[in-house]
Amino acid sequence: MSKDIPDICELNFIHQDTVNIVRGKMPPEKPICDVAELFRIIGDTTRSKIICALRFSEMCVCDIAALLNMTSSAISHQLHMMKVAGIVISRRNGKIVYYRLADEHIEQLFNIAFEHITGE
Amino acid sequence: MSKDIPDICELNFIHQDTVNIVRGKMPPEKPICDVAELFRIIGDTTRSKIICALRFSEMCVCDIAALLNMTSSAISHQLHMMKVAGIVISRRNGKIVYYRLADEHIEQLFNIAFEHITGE
DNA sequence: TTAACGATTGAGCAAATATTCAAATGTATT
DNA sequence: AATACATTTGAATATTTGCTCAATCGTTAA
Repeated sequence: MSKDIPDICELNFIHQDTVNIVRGKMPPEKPICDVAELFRIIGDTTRSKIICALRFSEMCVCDIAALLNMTSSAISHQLHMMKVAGIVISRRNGKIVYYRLADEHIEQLFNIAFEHITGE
Repeated sequence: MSKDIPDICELNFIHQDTVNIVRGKMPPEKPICDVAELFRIIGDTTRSKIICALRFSEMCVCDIAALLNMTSSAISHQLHMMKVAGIVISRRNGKIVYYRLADEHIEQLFNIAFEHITGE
């Protein structure tokens, strides 16, 4: 019989008690992953620019494309991703689709982030 | 003589005035990219878990590795990235390096993000 | 000095991602 | 019906990225 292969988590425990306490307080896996996904989506230069623009006015796809000097296709891809993630919502008026921020949480996140990078 | 190749930004203007107004209000490129970079870094499952853990206690590399069932190398890589970004800070005590969150902005970001995904 | 060990670092690989390109929708106008 | 046009969609590509592995660094204790 071979010896049991040790779990990776048993190899190097320095503060077993701290690990156990924190493990007990940690949120479940799912909400942490959802939060990470939210940050991942707004954590892109193009999408951050789109969000910054939508803070001032709802805009249609080609206006955002013109503002950022990019193709409508690229913008549409990013807007779709943000819509699925619940970051933006859209309304159609004829041929034109207008996008705006879904709720005030997104603005709050950017306000805090700007504070962070400017050092308060 | 061939005709001028039109700029991409001149192709499809629907609301020229809106674009101009928003362009005038938009923050400069640099801070937007910095904010996007901050979100990009916390927008990863592993790094979000690390941050969630550090909300409850400062921890050393191998304790975080044990908590998340990952290698110390992987955790150290992520901590380095977060340290450069000003998200965590560290102190050394002998062989052990303890990490903690750099400031309260990071916690605020996560609080708001959790609100967002739970719908208030 | 040597050994032990927590932490760091760099190279390399597999997986994820943003944009481009081409084609297809959906709506309004002629 | 047919055209025009804003938008969407899917596939393909180039780039980015997270982890592993191995080697090294920094500190402590024998």
